[in-house]
Amino acid sequence: MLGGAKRWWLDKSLRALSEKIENLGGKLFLKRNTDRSTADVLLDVCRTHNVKSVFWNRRYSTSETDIDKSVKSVLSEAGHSPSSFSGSLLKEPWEVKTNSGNPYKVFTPFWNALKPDFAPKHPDGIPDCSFFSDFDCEDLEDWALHPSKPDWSDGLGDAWIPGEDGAKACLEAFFDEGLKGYKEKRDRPDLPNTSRLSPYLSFGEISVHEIWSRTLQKISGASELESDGWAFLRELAWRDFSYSLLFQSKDLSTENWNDKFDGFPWEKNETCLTAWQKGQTGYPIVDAGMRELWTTGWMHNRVRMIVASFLIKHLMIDWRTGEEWFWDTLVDADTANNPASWQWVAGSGADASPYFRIFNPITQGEKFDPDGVYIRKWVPELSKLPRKCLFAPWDTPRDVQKECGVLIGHDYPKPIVIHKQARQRALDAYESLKT
DNA sequence: TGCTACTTGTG
DNA sequence: ACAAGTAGC
Repeated sequence: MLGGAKRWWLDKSLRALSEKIENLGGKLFLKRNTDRSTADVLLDVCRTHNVKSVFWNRRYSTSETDIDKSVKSVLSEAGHSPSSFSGSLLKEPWEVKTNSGNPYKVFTPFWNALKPDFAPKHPDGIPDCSFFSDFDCEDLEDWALHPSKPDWSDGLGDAWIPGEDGAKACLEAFFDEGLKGYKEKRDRPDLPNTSRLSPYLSFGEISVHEIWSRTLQKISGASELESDGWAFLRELAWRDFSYSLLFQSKDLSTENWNDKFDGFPWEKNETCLTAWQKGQTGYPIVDAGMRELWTTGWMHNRVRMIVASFLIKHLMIDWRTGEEWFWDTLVDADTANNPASWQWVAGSGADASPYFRIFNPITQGEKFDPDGVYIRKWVPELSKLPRKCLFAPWDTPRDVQKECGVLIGHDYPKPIVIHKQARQRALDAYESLKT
């Protein structure tokens, strides 16, 4: 089930696709499976419309591969020639293997194995075939994908142009203003050096193969871009790595990859969870990120690591709770990347960050938003504070708070936990796992 | 793709 | 003091 932000995106995406198909003389066929199995619904469609062959792109979670297997057997038996293809990854998960034939469990060797002989596929363009439009189907309006009362999607609409054209424009914008310096600056949420392609990738509106080959084109003959370009492609490969983990896992979004974490003493604290979700923790870099997410459906990667670390370690709330919130609010929520990355931060994942690596939300802000531009943008009540007060505003002298028109504890919350204490509590809990 | 406490060396 | 290095979480 898609989250709210992705439902909004899907609505715009289908409208864009529909328009493209109409320009070719066709019509987009829309059908949902509300109370029957995917295989049954597809079989009905095939019979009604006299369909000869069915093609689709593979998916990789257990629940999805179960559906796809059943579709394949049902359609095949009924003579509708089903076939599935690789349409979203650089390589299929079973194609990248260690010398002993097992899937990689560590990213760097995975990358070293994938990179050398990878040749991106090139699109063939629009197929030469006829389109049909003389059929009835469901109406997109009836799907009610766009949020109503209240409509919270204004910020999403300002931030994004869903669809293939938006994806291409996004890639070109990244080449123009983000690729140069990517390696150094991709950790800076105040700078335009990340690609922001993730929602387009998650909806299949641009192909990783196209991104790969366009990036290679960009850096060929431009040696000053070479290390930036390869750093970017390496990040793309994290997506394949996450899918490789998803493919091996029974359910990556509910089960700890490392079952040693099954006994972890997670806290239940609705007050703290709500403060985190609303961007009211009292730690500016955390709140800036959570508000960017709520407003735009997206958050800078470095800040995702900071807010995830804060939820898991400072608040000791189960990573699955954070995964669910991201699933509902991110326009790029991805079946593989989202749970794999949450488990990476929690320390329960493959090749994960050790649990005891606890981000200090004060120094992370100072390091990656050094001028406070990102904090001032998303936490405007703090915008008049001097730079040195932006990362730990509770230490601002009372008279400075008054001058700047912000009273900590009134206009902006005091921190909901004390960093030093919360850090120690998390380390103690981690220690309890070992015994 | 950490942080902290503690050390040693310098002034 | 304070930088620089490092062990252990």
